[in-house]
Amino acid sequence: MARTQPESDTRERILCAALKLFAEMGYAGACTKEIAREAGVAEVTLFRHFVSKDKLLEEVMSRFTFVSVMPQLLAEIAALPCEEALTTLAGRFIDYLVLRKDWVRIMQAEMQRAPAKLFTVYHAFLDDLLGGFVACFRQLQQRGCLGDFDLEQGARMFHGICFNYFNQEELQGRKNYKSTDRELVIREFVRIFLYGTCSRRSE
Amino acid sequence: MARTQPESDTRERILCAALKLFAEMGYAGACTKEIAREAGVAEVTLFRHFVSKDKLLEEVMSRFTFVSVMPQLLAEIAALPCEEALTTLAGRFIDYLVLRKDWVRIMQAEMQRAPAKLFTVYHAFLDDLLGGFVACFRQLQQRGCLGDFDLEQGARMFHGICFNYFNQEELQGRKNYKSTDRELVIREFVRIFLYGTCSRRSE
DNA sequence: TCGTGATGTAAGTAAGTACTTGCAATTATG
DNA sequence: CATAATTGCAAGTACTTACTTACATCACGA
Repeated sequence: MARTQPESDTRERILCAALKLFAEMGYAGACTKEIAREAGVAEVTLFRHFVSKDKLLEEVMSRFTFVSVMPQLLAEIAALPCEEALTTLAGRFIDYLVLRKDWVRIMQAEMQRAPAKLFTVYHAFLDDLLGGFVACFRQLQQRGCLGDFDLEQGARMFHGICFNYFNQEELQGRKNYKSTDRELVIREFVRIFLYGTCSRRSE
Repeated sequence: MARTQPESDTRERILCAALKLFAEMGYAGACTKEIAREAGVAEVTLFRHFVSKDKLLEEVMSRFTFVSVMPQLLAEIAALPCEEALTTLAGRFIDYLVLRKDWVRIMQAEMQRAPAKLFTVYHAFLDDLLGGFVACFRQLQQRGCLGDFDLEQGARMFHGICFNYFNQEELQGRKNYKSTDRELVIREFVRIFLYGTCSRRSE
């Protein structure tokens, strides 16, 4: 049957299904028959919208590419006391990663053998994240509530802890293996980070 | 031709080839013909040694399973000054991960759809790492050169930074995208960590 | 010299996968 | 009402993959 929905609805459903199954089973492990089934369409319909499976992957990664959340986070923490600003930053960043879990997972799995383009997109994504943390720390320094330290290294450290938390809990399923108190983890590392960066140049 | 080498040599070569290609292409993406070619054997030989492709994966993950390096690291840092102990700990831990890069990559990719056994093995591996860091920090506390802080959270923080460094530089290929001064990264995060944990209970 | 163990070559089976073609059905639109 | 757009169904092609069978070859030990 036809015209029960705009063509674009069908494309969106196929893209969402592909995102999900490429993330769960990998590119090679996700067959087009399964993707079509997950999208609720016939396999032949998938090939009416996308020239090939390779093209489908390309379009999935373009369609769901990251949009920088860092400017928004910068605005969110602007009026908060320092420690609360950092805990909020960490929490919202982890939330952002959780929303993009499938994209990140596909990127990590397929980037190696994908065209150089995906590789570059992923590392631009990481650059954006690190740059965003640098901007946040600079703002906090200017308010006088962060010490004088190497912002690049501090950003890398902060990002590393958050991303690894996300990686283990969400991508590696550690939350299904052993429960973790997310608030405690964030609170403690933020405190160590604050103390560690506040007293940096005093010697 | 035959008997040019012991049977066990052939098995080892197949297991090494499988480790490499499962890591590079994923389980579904690495076909048995390619694995055999990489091992320098005929495909039929692969199936003389391993009942099936699934069994091959199981044996790869058993054969190359992690051996805890944490007791050795504990011994290594025992006689070092605190800051040097922590930088050495971080460096040696990253080296250990780099050596097991293929195993970690396969685990991260295949654990989701693999039997629960792989899932448990991987998280036991993470437990071992975290426990090892806790033991190291406790030793340093007992020597009086680390502050009084939540060892579990500190271990998670320390591990997170190192593992994420490894993940990005080695697994995600960031070292091929932008060069990173590993010594600077380690030195700076250890200093922030030291300052952060030394002044924890003083308030 | 012969038997054994281990592997290679060649050819194959069964199933799965990416993708295509032809025709039918339904709905929206002019 | 006719047409166009979109999708489903069915059947298919070409190729790939996991795995098997039969026979040949070679090294080694008794």
